[in-house]
Order: sequence, then structure tokens, then C-alpha cells
Amino acid sequence: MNTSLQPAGLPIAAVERDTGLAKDTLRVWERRYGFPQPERDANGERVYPLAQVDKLRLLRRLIDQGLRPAKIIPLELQALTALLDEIGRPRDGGDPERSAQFTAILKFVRLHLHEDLRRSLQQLLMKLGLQRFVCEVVAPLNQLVGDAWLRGELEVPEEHLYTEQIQNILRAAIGAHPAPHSGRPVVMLTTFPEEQHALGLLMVEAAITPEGACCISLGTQTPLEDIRSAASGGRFDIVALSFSSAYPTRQAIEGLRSLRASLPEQVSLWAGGSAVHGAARKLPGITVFESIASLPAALDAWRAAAGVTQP
Amino acid sequence: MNTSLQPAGLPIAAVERDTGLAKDTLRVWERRYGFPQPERDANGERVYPLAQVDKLRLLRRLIDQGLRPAKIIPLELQALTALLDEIGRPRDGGDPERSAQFTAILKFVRLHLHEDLRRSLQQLLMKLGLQRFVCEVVAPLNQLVGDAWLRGELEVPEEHLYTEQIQNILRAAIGAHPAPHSGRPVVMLTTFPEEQHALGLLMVEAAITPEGACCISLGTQTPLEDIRSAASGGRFDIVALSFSSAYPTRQAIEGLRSLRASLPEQVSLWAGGSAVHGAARKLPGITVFESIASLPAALDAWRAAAGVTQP
DNA sequence: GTCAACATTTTGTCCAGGACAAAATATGAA
DNA sequence: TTCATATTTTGTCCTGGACAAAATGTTGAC
Repeated sequence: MNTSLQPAGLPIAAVERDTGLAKDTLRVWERRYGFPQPERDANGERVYPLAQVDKLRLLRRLIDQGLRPAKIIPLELQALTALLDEIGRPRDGGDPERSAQFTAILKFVRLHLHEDLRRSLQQLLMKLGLQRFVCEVVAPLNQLVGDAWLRGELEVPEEHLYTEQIQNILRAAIGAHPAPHSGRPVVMLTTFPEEQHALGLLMVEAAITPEGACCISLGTQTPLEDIRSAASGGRFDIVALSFSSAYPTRQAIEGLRSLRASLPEQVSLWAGGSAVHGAARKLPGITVFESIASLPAALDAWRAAAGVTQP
Repeated sequence: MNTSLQPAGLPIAAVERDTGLAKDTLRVWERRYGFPQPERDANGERVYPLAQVDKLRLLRRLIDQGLRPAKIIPLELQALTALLDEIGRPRDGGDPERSAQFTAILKFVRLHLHEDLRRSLQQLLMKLGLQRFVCEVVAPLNQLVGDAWLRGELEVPEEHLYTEQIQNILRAAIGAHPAPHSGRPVVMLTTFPEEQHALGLLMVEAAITPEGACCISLGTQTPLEDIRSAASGGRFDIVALSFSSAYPTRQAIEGLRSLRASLPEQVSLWAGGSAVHGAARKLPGITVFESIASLPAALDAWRAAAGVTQP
């Protein structure tokens, strides 16, 4: 019965699990920056007070956003939360009714209300149609969920629940679409190795399938060499890559350049997602998407250039 | 372009990711047992040949099954796979038609065919009804998937896909059931902290909701103290706990005993799942379930003892 | 002004090898 | 058998040094 009250703190392994910071990192921070400064138990092992774990969680989030440890580790908790607020994207400021719906959906996610979540998403899909649903609901919701995660308002299982439900809805909607395997262009969808997020791919598929494109998804984590060989077979018009915000921009750019160089000229290369936003200038010969909403226009442009008309 | 061919091997962090064995463990095995014996790169850092990583994967699985490192690390790859075959549960030997369906479903899981998977499960559910579906399809399928995972025939994403789809189907079916919040007994469903598997809970809910029980799920990972206080409010007749095979039996028994002691006498305590199989003798005052199929009978027994009739 | 190339600092991960508690097993008593 | 107690096994923790990759700062050309 003593197990339930833990006033002291957490061992290093638990902190690693909670914060995502490796044990080695925790120890080296202590050595270099003087924080965290865990107490020690009877065996000389580190015991992290809960307050320090909270600060570590914030630090982790901020570093994921590109800030550097040396600059933020000395800051007070208050200054860190202020920084997080700054980074949080600007409010959407759109339709108030839509905003209320988003708020409700986020509440369902937080409370694990699978059925309510599913139902409200399904309703929005019905009302808006697949394309608008992706652009006007899924994309902004992703932002909101990402923000909430950043602030620590959501845990892993909640984020997971959200992703799974969106994926289920999109898959069902795409599957229900008529004539999935006919039109042009033929688009290969995939991600680079170490990029696991399948949601971006589904969003692209959902955005362009209604336009008559033929999407073939290779799933996530396709080795570069496999992408190259599949795309060189002459079956594909476009290779589309998706990058989540977690993917290192440098690596994305390098991989895209290398892929572009090894791909036949007549195959277009499209890239989208947080990791490549604003990198268009550095990626000649590659179409970079700043928003999911610009996909249909790009599709039209491709058709015009290729002299293919929509069926 | 040189990135694609990697004849050499993996760095220690990649092996940790692939095998689930901590870096510290990998190093201490090398010191103690002489295996693995990675090569070194120019910086003196370990580079694990792929063959050794394969063996490590098998070792991990076998150890998870209760075998001890010292006994199996010296064995050849061949002997290890033989051991895995031994451990794999005996074939079901049931209806050949059913077996063929299971094989097909496993294929869908392996190939990420979400829609086919969903459709075939849905068909079985329609045909059998919720209760038989859980006992005759979900339970044996879990075994098959677990076995396949043990053999390394499935990766994490595939197992995930399976779990999610089953959960979606069960949730929808439970939600569709009439009069969900009326009958007796009132059953609280949850798991202990560090037990994340929600599927067991859903299976229980699916098995007893059609019998007229009123299920209230607290979700996974409820602290013992929270279970106690919620159950002491007088609202619940039964507290049902689910344990996956990954949960340490010792911990389950200890927790259950402690919970039983702190719970009001009139509240029954039910426990099920691989971790508590065969532990009934050690858990006086607790109903231990060896199979999901025995739940309805237990429900009847409770009603008879409590003098409650099914509506 | 932009951009590339180079120098410097920051930062995460790796290493060795000792130590120890918790878990698993063996041993002995009731 | 079942329980309690000794012994072995095993994973995790420790320190403090080292170093490459990433990020940042600087220089000079266009």
C-alpha cells in the first residue's frame, strides 16, 4: 500500500520513458549544465524529483522545435512555457462553428471517446466531401493536435487514437471512391526510411484520388534504391514523398536531391510536409507543397503539360 | 548512392531498436557470454553483422517466453528456431474452413490490406454474432498473431494493424448493442499500470455486454489506488482486470492480492489473461479466467449468488 | 544582398569495466 | 507436496573520457 504514494521521484529509466531523453543524455546534461540535479537513493542511484521531470519534458519539446539545449536549460519553468506559447502556431481565426467542432473533437480525443470521435469526423466528411474534409478539417486538426502535444496536453495514447481514427476514415473514404485504378497521372506514394508517418500519404491520396489520379502507395519507409527502381519501370508519372515535422530537414533535402538525380527525367518528383516547408528554393526540379490544398492545382498543371485530359 | 548497400552491419543503437535489447545488455552479453561479437569500425565502435542481429532477435523472443540467456545464447541458430517451434502452441485442429479463413486473415495482416482485413472480420462477426466472434475468432487469432510475431513473421506495424482493426470492429459492435447501461452486474473494466493492452478489456466487454451486464471501462493503466476508490463507491458489483502475456506474473499476483484485500467484500474481483493463467490457486477470493469462453457462465453464477435475474 | 566553403562550438552517443539489487533457481525443512 | 532460505543469474546503473555529426559563426565571391 506504500506503492501508491511516491513523494520522492523517478529512477533514470522512468525519466527516459517519460521524457524521451536517453539516459546518456540525462547524465551528460547533469555534468555539463548542472541540470537536472537528481537526488540519490541509498544505492547512489539517481532519483529525479517530479518538478525536474516536468521541466525536462518541456525542454524536450522545445528542443524538438529547434531550440538549443544550452540556451533553454538554464531558464525557469515559467520562461519555458512562455516560449512554448510563442512557438504555438497562430490561431486559425476561421469559421467560429468550425472552431467549436474542432474543440469538441479535441475533447473526444482527450477523453478517449472513440465512438464520438469517429461519428463527428464522419459527419464532417459527409458534409464537406473527401477533398474539402482533408484540406479544411484534417490538416488544421493535425496542427491543433500537434500543438496540444507540444504543450503536453496530450499523451502518446491520445495522439495515437487520433491518428488511427483519421486513418480509418480516410481509408474507408478512399476505398469507396469509384474507378480507383484507371486515370492519369499514376502517382507513387511513399516515405523515406525512418519516416513512419503514414497519415501524410493518406491525406495526399485522399486529396487527389477524387481528381481522377491513380494512386499506388508503397507504404512508409521505402529504401531510396527501391523507390528509384520502382519509378524507373515506366509505370509511374509522379513520385510523391511525405515528410512529417519530426523528419530532419537536412536529410530530407539530401535524399530528395539524390533521388531526383537518379530518377528518369520524365518522372516528376513531389514533396510535402513540415520538414520541407520553405525549402523549395533548395530543391530545383522538385515540386514542393506548402499545403495540401495546392495539390489539385498541381495535378491540373501536370495534365496540361503532359497533354493528358481528365476522364 | 552508396547509402543503399550496407553489407557491413548495424551500429549498436540500430540493434537496440531492432531487437529491443538495451545497449547495456548487448555490451554485457558480449563481455559475459562472448556473444554477440560485433566488429569495430574506424572509431572503435561496434558494428553488428546482420546474422548476429538475426540471432539476437530470436534470443529476445525466447527470453520473453521465459527461457534464460545462459542456456540459449550458446546455441546455434538452428537450435533456436527449433525451440521456437516447440514453444509455438499446438495447432487448433478445428474446423478446416475456419482455419482457411484464419490463414487468409493473417495474409491480409502481413500485406497491410486494411480493407480486406476489415471486411473478412466483419463478415465473421455478422455470421457468428458478437459473443461467438470473440471466443471463436478473436481469441484464436490473437494466439496465431502472437505465434507469428514470436517467429519473427510479423513486424510491429503489422501487429499494430491487426490490433487496431479488431478493436475498431469490437467497439462498433459493442456500441451497436441495445441497452448498454442498464443491467446487473455492473462491471468495472481496467488494467494495472504498465499494462497497456486494451484489447483484452474490449474482448471481455464484448463477451458479457450481450449477456446484459453493464460494463464501464476505465481504460488501461489505472493506478491501484484509483481502482480501489472507484470500486468502493458502491457503484460496482465486479472489478475485472486483464493481463497480457507481457505482464510479469509475479507483479500481477501481488497486485491482485493487494487489491482484493483493500476492496469491499461484496465486490467480486475477476482476472484474466496469459499472465494469470494457472494462478487461480495462488489467488483466493479472486475469480481467475482461463478462457474468454467461461465468462458467460461466471456471469450466471454471480447472478444466482446475488439473486439478480437477467432483464 | 545571397550563397558557398571553411572554422568553431555544441551536443548526443559511444566506450570500458566495476558494482549491485532484483529475479530466477536450487537447496533444505516442515 | 509447500514454504522459507541460500545461491546464482541477469539487467541496469555508475563514472568520466572521447569523438563525430550537427549547428552555428565567419569569410569571401558573386
